[in-house]
Amino acid sequence: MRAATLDPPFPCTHCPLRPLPGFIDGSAEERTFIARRKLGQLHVVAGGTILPEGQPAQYMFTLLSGWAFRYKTLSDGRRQIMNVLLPGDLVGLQSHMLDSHRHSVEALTDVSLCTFGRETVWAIYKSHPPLGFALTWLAAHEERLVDDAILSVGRRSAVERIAALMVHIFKRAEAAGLKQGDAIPFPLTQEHVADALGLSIVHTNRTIQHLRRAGLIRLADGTLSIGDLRALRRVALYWEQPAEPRPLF
Amino acid sequence: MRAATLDPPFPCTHCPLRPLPGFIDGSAEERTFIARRKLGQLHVVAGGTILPEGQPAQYMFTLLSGWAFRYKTLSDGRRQIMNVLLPGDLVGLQSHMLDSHRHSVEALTDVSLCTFGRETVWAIYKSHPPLGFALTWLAAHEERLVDDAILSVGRRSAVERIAALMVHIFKRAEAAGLKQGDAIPFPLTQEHVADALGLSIVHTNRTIQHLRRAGLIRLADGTLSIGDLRALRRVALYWEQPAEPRPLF
DNA sequence: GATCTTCATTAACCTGTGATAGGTCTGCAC
DNA sequence: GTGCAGACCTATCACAGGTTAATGAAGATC
Repeated sequence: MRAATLDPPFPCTHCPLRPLPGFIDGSAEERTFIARRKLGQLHVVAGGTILPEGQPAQYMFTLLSGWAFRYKTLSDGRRQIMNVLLPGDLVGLQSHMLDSHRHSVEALTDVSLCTFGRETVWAIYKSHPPLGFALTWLAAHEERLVDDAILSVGRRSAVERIAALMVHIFKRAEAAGLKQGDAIPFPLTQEHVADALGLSIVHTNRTIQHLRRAGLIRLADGTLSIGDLRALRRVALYWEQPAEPRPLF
Repeated sequence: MRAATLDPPFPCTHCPLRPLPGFIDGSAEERTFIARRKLGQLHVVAGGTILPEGQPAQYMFTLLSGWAFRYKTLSDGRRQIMNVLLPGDLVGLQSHMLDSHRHSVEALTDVSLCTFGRETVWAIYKSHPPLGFALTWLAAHEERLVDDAILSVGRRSAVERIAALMVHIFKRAEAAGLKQGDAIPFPLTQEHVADALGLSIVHTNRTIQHLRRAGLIRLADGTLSIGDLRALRRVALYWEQPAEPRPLF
C-alpha cells in the first residue's frame, strides 16, 4: 500500500507558488481566507492514488509540489489520461461540484497537496465573490486543456501528437517555475505518453525516436529539452497561446 | 452569408425548458434576476456560426432551442468536434472566463439563443452566490463531457465509439425533452459524427452500417432510435451515469 | 427540367499504427 | 554477488482504419 500522510498546515505566507509570475496574487484578505481554510498538506508517494474514480468527493486539493495526472479507464483496463497536473493546479474541483469522482488522479512523482474541506467551496461563493469567479475561471481553463487534448487525439498524427504534447508540457512546466536552464523534468514514462495520446507504447517509442533523430527533442533521464521550439511547433501544428496569469488557491 | 437576428426578449416566464425534469427550478428571485439580464434572442440558421474561434468574447448564450456543436480546427482544416450542444446548454462560458474563443460554435439546426452581456457574469457572482456556484457547476459538467469524449476518441475502437456516441446523445436528447416515442431527432451528418469521433467519413459510414445490420440502431431521415439500449451500451463499454438535474440560465 | 450541392454509400487499395515477442540496461532487494 | 522488476528499445507481421474515387438519391436553384 502507498503511504499518504496529512501534515499540519504549511504556512501559506511562505507559499512557493504565489510569487511566480504565472500566478495572480489576490488581495491580502483573500490570501488569509484561503490560508485559514486550509486543513493541511497531504503527501502521496509516486504511483499513489490521490482520487479514486467512483468514490464520493471528500476533499479538494491544490497541487503544491510534484506532478500528477487525471485519467479514466474502460472496463477492460484501457486507460486514457486526460490531463497532466502541475503545481498550482486544482485537484478534484470537477468532482466536488458534481456528485462523485468520474476519473482518478494518480501521483506521477512524490506529491504534496494543500487540502480543503467540502464546505470551503460554498463558503467561497458566499463570502468572496472574486474567489468564486476564480474557481469558475479554473474550471473553464481546465476544460480548455482537455479541448486541446482531444484535438490532438482525434485529429493529429502520431508525430504531431507527440510533438504537441512536448511543446505543451514544456510551456506549462516553464510557467510553473520548473524550467532549469533549457530543460524541464519529465516524469512521464512512455506508457503515460501513450495513454495520454491514444497510442500504443510501441508506436509511442518509435515516434519519440523519430523526433529525437530529427533533433527536435532531447529526452533522457526524466528530463526534456527542446532545441528549436518553433520547429517543433511547426511539426505539431501547435499554436496555442500561453496561458494568462491564473488564480491560486 | 448566414442570417442572424436579435429578437426582443421572449418572456422567461414561458421558458419551455425550465419545467422539464432535467432542470433545477431555482428561486423566484433568481429567475427574475436572470430574466432581467437577458438581452434578447439570437436566431442563427442551420450551418451558421454562433461563435468564431479567435474572436474576443462578447456575449454569453443559453441554447433555447435547436442543436449546435463546439469544434476546433487544425491549420490544414482537420476538424475535431468537442461536444454537441442541446437546449439548456450554456454557450461561450469558457470563452467568457478566459480572454477569447479558442473554439468555434456552429448551429446544426436553426437555433435560438438567450443572450447575456459580458457584465452579467460578474454581476452573478456579486449578487447571487448560488448562481455563481451554478455557473461553476455547468463549467465542471461541460468538462466532464469532454472527459468522456476523449476516452472514446483515445481508447475505444470505431464500433465502440459510434455506439457510445449514440447512447450518449440519445440520453442527453431525452433529458432535454426531445424524445418522441422511442426516437430522437439526430441532425448530425456522418461527417459530424466522424469529426466528433476522430474517424474518417468512410469508416464512419461502414461502422454505422455494421451497427444497423446488427439491429442495434435505427438511423434514418435525421432520426435515431435504439432497440436494445442495454445491448448497445455493452458494445460501447459505456456505463456513464445519467446527469443529475442541472441549473439553467 | 437541367444543373448543382449535399449526403450517404460502396469498392479497391494502401498505410499508419497495433500486437507480439524479443532484447538491453539500470536500480534495487536480499 | 544473484535475481528480479521496470523502463526503454527494436524487429516483424497483421489489420483497423484511411484515402481515393465513383455512384445514386434528394433537394435546391435557376
